[in-house]
Amino acid sequence: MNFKEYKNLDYGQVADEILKFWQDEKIFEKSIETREGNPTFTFYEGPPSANGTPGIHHVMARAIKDIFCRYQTLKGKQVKRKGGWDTHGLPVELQVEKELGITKDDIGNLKSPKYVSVEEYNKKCRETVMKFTDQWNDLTEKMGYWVDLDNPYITYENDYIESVWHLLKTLYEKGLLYKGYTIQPYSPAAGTGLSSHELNQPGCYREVKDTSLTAQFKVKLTGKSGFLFDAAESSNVYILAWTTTPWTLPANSALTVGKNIEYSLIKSLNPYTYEPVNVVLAKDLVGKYFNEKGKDGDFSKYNDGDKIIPWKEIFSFKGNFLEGIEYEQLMPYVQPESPAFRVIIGDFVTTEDGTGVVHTSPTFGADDFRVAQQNGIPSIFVKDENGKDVPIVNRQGRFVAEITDYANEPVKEAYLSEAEKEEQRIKQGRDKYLSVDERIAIQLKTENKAFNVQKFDHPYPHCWRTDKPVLYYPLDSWFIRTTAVKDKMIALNNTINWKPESTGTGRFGNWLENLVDWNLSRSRYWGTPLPIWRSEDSEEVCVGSLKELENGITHALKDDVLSAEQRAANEKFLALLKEGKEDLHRPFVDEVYLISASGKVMTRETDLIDVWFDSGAMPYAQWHYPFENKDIFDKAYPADFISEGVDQTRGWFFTLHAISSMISDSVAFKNVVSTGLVLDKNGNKMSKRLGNAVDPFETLKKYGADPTRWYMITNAQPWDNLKFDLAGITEVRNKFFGTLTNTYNFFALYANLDGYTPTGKLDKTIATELDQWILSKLQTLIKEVDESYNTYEPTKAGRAIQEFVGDHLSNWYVRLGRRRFWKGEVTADKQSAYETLAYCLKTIAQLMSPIAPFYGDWLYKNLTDTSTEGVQSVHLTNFPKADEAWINTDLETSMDLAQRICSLIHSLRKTNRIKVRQPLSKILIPILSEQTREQIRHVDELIKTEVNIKAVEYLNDASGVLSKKVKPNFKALGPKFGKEMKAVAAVITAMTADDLKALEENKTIALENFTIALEDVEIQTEDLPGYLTASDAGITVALDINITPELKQEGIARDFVNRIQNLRKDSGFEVTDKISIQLLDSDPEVTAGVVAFKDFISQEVQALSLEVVSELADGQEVEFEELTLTVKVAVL
RNA sequence: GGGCUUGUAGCUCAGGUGGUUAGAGCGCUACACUGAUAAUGUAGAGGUCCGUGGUUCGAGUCCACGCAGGCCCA
Repeated sequence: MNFKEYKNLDYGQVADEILKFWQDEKIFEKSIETREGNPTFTFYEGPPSANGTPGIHHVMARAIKDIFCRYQTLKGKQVKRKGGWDTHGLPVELQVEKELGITKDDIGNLKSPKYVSVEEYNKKCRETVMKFTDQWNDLTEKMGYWVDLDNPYITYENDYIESVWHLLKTLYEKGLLYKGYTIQPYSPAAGTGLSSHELNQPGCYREVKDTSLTAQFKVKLTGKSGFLFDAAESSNVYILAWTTTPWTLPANSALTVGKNIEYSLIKSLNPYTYEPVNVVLAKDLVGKYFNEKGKDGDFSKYNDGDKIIPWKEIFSFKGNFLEGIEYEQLMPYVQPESPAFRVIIGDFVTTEDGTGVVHTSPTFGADDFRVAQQNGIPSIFVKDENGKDVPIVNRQGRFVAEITDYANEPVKEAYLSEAEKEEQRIKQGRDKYLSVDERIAIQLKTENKAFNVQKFDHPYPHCWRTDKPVLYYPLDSWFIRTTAVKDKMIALNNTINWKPESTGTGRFGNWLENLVDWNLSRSRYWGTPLPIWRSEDSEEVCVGSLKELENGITHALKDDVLSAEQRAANEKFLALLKEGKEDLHRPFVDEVYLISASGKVMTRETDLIDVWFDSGAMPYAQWHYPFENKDIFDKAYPADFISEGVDQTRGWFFTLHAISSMISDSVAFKNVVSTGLVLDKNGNKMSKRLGNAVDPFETLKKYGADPTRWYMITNAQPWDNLKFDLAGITEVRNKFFGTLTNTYNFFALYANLDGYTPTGKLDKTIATELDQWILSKLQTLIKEVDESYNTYEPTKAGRAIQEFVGDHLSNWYVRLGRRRFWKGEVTADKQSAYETLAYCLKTIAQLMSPIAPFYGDWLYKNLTDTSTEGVQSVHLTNFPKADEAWINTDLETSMDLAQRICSLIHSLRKTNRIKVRQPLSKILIPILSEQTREQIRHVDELIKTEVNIKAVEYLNDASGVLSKKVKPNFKALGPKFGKEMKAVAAVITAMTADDLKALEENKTIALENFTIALEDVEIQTEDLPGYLTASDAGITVALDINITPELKQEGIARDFVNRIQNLRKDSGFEVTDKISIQLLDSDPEVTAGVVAFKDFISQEVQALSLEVVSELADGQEVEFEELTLTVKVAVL
């Protein structure tokens, strides 16, 4: 076959051509079809949201996914990859709000001047979310990412939602879905919860002056707290905790400390009651509560009311010693249902303010709630009229009746009007209205329960609608009881292979250890509706399929409890349902009314579910499981492999894992690669705003997908952040792809000249040492690359291929073997060279194809006559299998020695300014072992050619000229001598030649009480007297630089060849052209050299005649050392 | 504030289980080479292996405490 030759290859164009070939020939489809019946390898695509344009980091993320899917395909697996789109959620909604110029308040709110119906709004969301799919699809193709874009799963489609509902119902039936509460910002004045988004509006946080209070919590004497009482030598010990919301103190049920914070026990007096107390607070904050002048003061001299209160630090200790200590309830209005009032450990405690101890009331703080849940601390609740648990402050922001002293009073002064305040003042019988906080402070002062009270300025969030302060307050929410399956999730996680491991054990593992229940509720419009219908007295039903919904509606229509409107709405929905035209989103599902067992109307809980549940449900929902495709699902679950950014650890990775653990008692994925970020070249985050974002389309077009992908994969490990620098792609393109293309071109050039088509079969009987060596290296490479891909280490694979191509194949095998290709007829030797090089190139094409899919295929196709071999594309081949029979480690060692020896000789020539074209007579190599001598002997022909030396001679001990040096081998000496190392090293360094000889003969020697064995030392040769020598890591080379007249002449001849070759090239002759040469006789030495080596020269430059003439009219002038020669070269 | 992670030459990165002289590529300087040439070879300059303390005969590597960057969470 004819091999195409290329000049100035454009890798962008290569990608375009191959992409067209893939599309025309349906190669992706074939890569799956041809694996039919084979074991499957399952990959799950984490769905991107198409409401934004793709960035360069998506190229990175998707290259990772692509690599392992392609690799597994090569390994014979059937790898189906279904694409997907994440379509619901807040980012979409916010974008639509922005486009429509509205806020959440305007949606479905008829009173608003900017009213937009939920129906219109959701319609807009549906359009917006798929706005950039074309761009995404385009990028996917151009970067060479193989994923099925024709049948993606889309989370807003009914089939998908139905599967999600099925999963929710399954959880519901397992008792894992429940209605609870979560602590959220709540505005009693407006009667509504606020999102964090709303709280971040400018002006929401305002400076206010609140009453802050440091309370004394009285420690109970138990085994755990005994050490405090012992140290204090007292029967009273208090823990100090600070709060800016004293009204929450009746709801206190725990104290939280930091496990690594240092706490002090201080003996002093209460500043209000002057009673002796022993208090615990963070050591760093002691100075804020105790005057330095009172330190170690005399308690006996203290009189009540003196300003300087004496105090004394008894001792200090870490916070974890406080864990589990019990204390007395501070304000015992309401009792908890289970044991409370314990010290617990929390990660949010600081020593910036307060005492380093956080007063914890689970009903009024998000941190408090979480840490209490994790530690099994109950909340302080009272029962409402329906027997339901409610907090001690009602929805109007007022205390419930059980808080007798403050019943029905608002916890914030701001909730009262001036008139109401006046009324209260009169009731209180004071000059001035005192807030609840102030009166609690007074009460605690008198009860010896307050250690410090003062006004405190701090920013506090306010409701943007009412301007009144918000409370952190428990609000209804639906939860998944992930805490119930925590142990299972941890156990399953331990079976997952995480890359890198630390993400699994650390980031993800810690997250699981501190798991709280999954809050599923979202009060929005565009998302999967929660399929739960409820009646006023809490009867409820969870709908798990469209069929159930249909039955429910049908059943409800038979009842006469429904109003006429409800009936009409139901009928409308039912009709659409039967036609398959229903929309399961709001507002339509909200218009469905069901009937409870006791005959009450049930309406849908208005919540939507967390979008993360959507994406975590994809293993099931992408196949509309269990309503369809059960067989496909069974084969494609769980995933063998997934990959996303490390930021998905608590996102998609978690939701996949949680849902799978609960539904199927299984992991959702067996291997996961969490990738790092793509930063700009200075290590800054890329952002469109800063203008440092790299356009993926431009990059792919300019540099090609393959160099871009190769650069990204080989420059840094996938899980490390990548500093993306376009200069790096250029380097990869020039160095790796350029070298590889040149190597291919070199092969193509000569194979075409000889009309040689490789058979693809290797023949050991004709393979030279050089062939055997590169083939041995290649087998090792196959093993290494296979292993790397198999263990999700693409960077290792790419770097290994790169090293092979650059250092071994191109720079050694081809460079040393060049002559074999361009010399003479096709002999066995030449044949072996062709077969070897073609085999290497084709194997490289396969090995690299997962990372560089276009180029790999391009190279493969260039080398393969697909009309005869039957396999169209590298992606349809089988991954090469290393042939152990070709691995020859001895030979690899030999070649390594050869490379090092050549390097040393080059270095010697360099320092003595003897060019490589000047032949030299010999080198001497001192040899310490017979094995090394044999290893070098194997390759000494190569060495001679490479460095232009006539002979390699070996020196051994017997020669008598060899002097040796001995060095301690610390690694061997260490375990033997330990502390005496320094003395032993000194003894070894001081060994005489006789000592060394004795050691070599007896394998051991006793010197100054030390017995030194042969393996305890490293023996090296010293420089040879009388020669130029160089050495490196145990190898010494001596070069004979004596240039005889014959050598000089040969040098001239070689120089002459070089000049003629240049002339041929400059004159544009073809490689095959035969020429005639005339040289003007101008320098006797040159003439003599040329004449002496006439045959050699003629052969080298393909000259049919070479004559020295005394006159040359139209010759060219050529620089030759210090001379100028005149020659004439003509094509015959 | 917490969890995880990174820190080695001007830049990008390698450096199993501790072993005394820390490497590669790019870039820079110089000299070669030139029928693979967007290459290649040789030599040179360039390092407080983030800091401090510890363990050890010996620490880039192990431990502790910090510093700086990153991600996630609060």
